[in-house]
Amino acid sequence: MLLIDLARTSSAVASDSARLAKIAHLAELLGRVGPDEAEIAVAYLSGELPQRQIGVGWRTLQDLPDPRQVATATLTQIDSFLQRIKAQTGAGSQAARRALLDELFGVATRQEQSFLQRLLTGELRQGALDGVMIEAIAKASGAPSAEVRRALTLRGWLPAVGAAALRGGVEELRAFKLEVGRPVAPMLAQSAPTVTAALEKIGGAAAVEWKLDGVRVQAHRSGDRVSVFTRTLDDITGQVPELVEAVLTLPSNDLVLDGEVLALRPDGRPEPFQITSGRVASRTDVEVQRKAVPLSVFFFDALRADGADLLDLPDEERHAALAAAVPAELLTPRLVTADAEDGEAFFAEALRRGHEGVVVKSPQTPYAAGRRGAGWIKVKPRHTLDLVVLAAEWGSGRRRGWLSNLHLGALDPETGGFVMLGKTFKGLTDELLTWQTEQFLRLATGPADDWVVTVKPELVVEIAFDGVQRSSRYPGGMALRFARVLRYRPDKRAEEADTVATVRAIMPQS
DNA sequence: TTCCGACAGTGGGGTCGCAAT
DNA sequence: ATTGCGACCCCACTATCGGAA
Repeated sequence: MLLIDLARTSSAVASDSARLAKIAHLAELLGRVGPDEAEIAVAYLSGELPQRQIGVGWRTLQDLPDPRQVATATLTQIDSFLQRIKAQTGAGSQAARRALLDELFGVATRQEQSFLQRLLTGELRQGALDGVMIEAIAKASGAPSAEVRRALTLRGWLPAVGAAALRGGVEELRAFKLEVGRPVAPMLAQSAPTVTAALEKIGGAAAVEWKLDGVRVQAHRSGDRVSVFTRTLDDITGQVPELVEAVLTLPSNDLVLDGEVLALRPDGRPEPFQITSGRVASRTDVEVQRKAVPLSVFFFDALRADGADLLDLPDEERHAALAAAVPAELLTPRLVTADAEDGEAFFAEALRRGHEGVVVKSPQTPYAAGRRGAGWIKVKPRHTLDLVVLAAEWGSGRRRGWLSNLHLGALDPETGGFVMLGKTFKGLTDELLTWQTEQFLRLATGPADDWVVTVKPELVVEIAFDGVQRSSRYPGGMALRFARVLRYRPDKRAEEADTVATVRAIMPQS
């Protein structure tokens, strides 16, 4: 199959806003692709590469060679290029990669170049990723979408599932099993403002568990072999020896466990996320690192224990199996209750001990891998500050033409100036985007066509955020974590905004 | 007819490893 | 030694579609 066929389908998908129309376009193409190229087609049209990543980003794709006039490139040919690019590592590799990239884009027409560029930068933006592709695979293969979804749960990689469905239909999909050593897409949580609200949503008794601020891990054990995977299914076994050792001490030798790894201080309180994150990401001198920043692991779910797959069992049964397989000191603290007051007290205790919040879980829900199901609901506390808009950046995609991303500052009473604490684009409705764009252009102190439009620091905006973290990027040495807009404060003047000292008081000391 | 679940898009800060400078 | 880039850790929120109620 030719790349231009995919590029055209992608354009058609992008131009129809109806999901059923997108699905029809994708299914039509999947019906035409041969078995050798099915995996590539599914990958490209859901915005992924068979190679996962190849070390090429937006910066590398700034300057492209002239496009070709006639489209001749096949999927197999493109795939071969990407394999060779990924294989280029070591000194001098950048020049070699550049040459291969030029060659690759040199065989592409203008439309194909655009498609490849967006594919390689992970910004396909056609309004269809895994969710829509699952339906398209179902439609093209004749298999029920629930079967496609289930196979994806167990295999964790949609291109492989799509190729199997197109090849062998529902029978081949049913052949996918949970395999120890191969990761499963982890279940995700929705959120609620309070434990009481979360309990109401679930209705009746629920499990309330501490939410630890670390890195999500899925640990597999088969015999004496342990593998550890992250949320995006990357293998980090070598980076977390403490976790490997902990799993090897367990009596069962056939396990798949879901949990969180984090660095604790000697007093048992958690280190800031940055410390845990840095430790987990380190691949060099791990034995030295573990002495300085030891990791602890806490499990909260079991997908397999003692030779039995548990994915389809309700939460309470999976947890019973977990508790039987893992000693109490490796379990995430958990309280089963229907009482909102008890739940809120448990939440408060988690916070008192320095943790992030809680996750409220329905006892009846099976493990909905890869989905943000209503079975898990996270609850975290929320800080707010009134900050001043210092500048705004022009948006992209559906936000093109709007000033979107706000630069936020706190008041420095000593100088009367403002100290930038970060940016946010979250929480804005289309109406608010329209309004603020007008305001910023009115207040602009520099050219309005610059990427960043600086404005007179007059508008006060109420910002919600999860916490304050250390920053080497911003002048105050602090940055907001997960900042989002709640509302503008036309009733407040910039001189009445919150101060740097207020922000500093929120940051954990040490 | 209205409601609501699921999805995609739009970006945020921080850290590490690697190649180039 | 420093810098820039890519990848990935954590992520919140709104708009939209289409099936459920």
